[in-house]
Amino acid sequence: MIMAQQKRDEKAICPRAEDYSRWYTDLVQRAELADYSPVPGCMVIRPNGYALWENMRDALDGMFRETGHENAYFPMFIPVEFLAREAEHVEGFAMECGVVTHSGLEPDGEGGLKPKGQLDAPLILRPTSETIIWHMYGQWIQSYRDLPILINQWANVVRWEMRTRLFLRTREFLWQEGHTAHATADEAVTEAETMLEVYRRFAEEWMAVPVLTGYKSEAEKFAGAVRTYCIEALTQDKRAIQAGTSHYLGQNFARAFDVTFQTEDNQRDYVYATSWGVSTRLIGALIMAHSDDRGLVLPPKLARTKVVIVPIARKDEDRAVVMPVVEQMAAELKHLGVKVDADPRTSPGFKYAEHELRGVPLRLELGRRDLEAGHVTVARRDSGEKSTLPLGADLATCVSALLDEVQAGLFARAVAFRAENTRDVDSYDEFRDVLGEEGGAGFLRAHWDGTTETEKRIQEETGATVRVITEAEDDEPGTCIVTGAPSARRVTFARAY
RNA sequence: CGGGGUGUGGCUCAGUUUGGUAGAGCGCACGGUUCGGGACCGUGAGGUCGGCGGUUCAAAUCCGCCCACCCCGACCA
Repeated sequence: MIMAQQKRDEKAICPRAEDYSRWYTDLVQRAELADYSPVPGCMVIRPNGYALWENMRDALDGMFRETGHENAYFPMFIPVEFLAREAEHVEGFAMECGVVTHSGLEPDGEGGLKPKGQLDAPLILRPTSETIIWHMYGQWIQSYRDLPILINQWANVVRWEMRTRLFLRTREFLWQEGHTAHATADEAVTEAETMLEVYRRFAEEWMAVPVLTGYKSEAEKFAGAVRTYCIEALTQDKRAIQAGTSHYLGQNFARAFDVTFQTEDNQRDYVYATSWGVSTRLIGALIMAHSDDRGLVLPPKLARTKVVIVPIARKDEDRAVVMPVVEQMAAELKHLGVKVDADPRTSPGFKYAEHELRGVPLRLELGRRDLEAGHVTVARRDSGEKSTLPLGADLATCVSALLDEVQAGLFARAVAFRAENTRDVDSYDEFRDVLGEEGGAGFLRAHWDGTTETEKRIQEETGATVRVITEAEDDEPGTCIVTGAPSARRVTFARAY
């Protein structure tokens, strides 16, 4: 008994209640989403994880096109002096840039290799592409008739982080970055807000992850932005996770790269800019929103395999009657993303556990007993519930409806979780009390005087930061919980990833 | 960079205190019995014990130096 228990534990991933961060790492590796690379701080995205990214990318790419954007590609090497042009931008990224200083290798005399020729001017590996893109926009934009420019690129970027975690923070990651140029501030702000709304829709409708939308405080905004909008999600361990950002950059980069245009009334003005991005961090947010102690839980709309069919038939005589029905079902469900796991070398129990670990939303089990009863057994990944569908039914319609139900159910569950973990806090004592223990404490809505000084103090004393500022019609003024100064509205605080 | 720790088959680790033929579990391969919730039995492959040097008849174990990685303190999609 004890031996059996220990053996099972070795196969299971670490339960969330025991160690949430180990659970996450276990899950990512065991579900074969990603693996550590020989270069510290970098990760290998394995086929299961990359399939998820491809599905996200395809959905987002379609939404970008619908909103008038085109894809392009800019180089990953950027002249060092470009970064220095915009004061805040350089301050924000200088410390974490990877820098290329040499080309070529030569023997080092000890059997290894060493860099050979030093470059005349070092190059940085893009931490983001505003600078090189605005350099190019400067050459492309002459008049208002060249505007707007609405470009997106899918790319990798490098930020030399000291503390890394798979998907959430790695030294190289994949993302998309939109960079737009406009003739007026209003148009640019509208663009930034439109893309924020695209991100909100993607997070909620595809990932089934509810997000708060709004903008960042001065301390939290992007280096070089006038205003940073964001979508902010809540993880199961009650921390905030920034899942996407959209920036109104004003004329900061146009000034830095001297990008002016001739206006309709024959004046000259600097061009207005936006940039917006989401990254492979979305995969981390997705995992932390829905998955459980058995492994990954995927929303059907993003799952590569939406349904797996497990035939239960060991003996030849059972296979002879079960497999034709399984093949028939697979054909009916082909357009939905179905996979048949008829591998004779593993047991049904093993298959159940394996597909649950990988997050397949629905599993159909068909054995002799089902056939005799005239039904097929259906197991839902989100709830673990098993039910049956009559064999005569329109399987595709039933399964499709179930998948929609799972998608909606995941979202509803996450919305309820967020509601349970969001509270209004009206005194600093209560605020500190709620954040008294290690780990996440959910979203705290409190009045704040809007100063960076107070925000810094709160962060130092409690570990929480302003995650998002949301303006609404029914905002009620109050007083800052720390200084007592007037506050126009509550803002949302949390400990963050 | 400051403090703490660990390096032993693919993975998790025991063995080091007290030197004496390198081990376990998982995984892997093969064979058989199994298969409605991670099957079992048997057989087998796989390790310069992080590196270099020293002490010793003998070093995973003791000594010295070096290297690597992990954890904790300031920023970040």
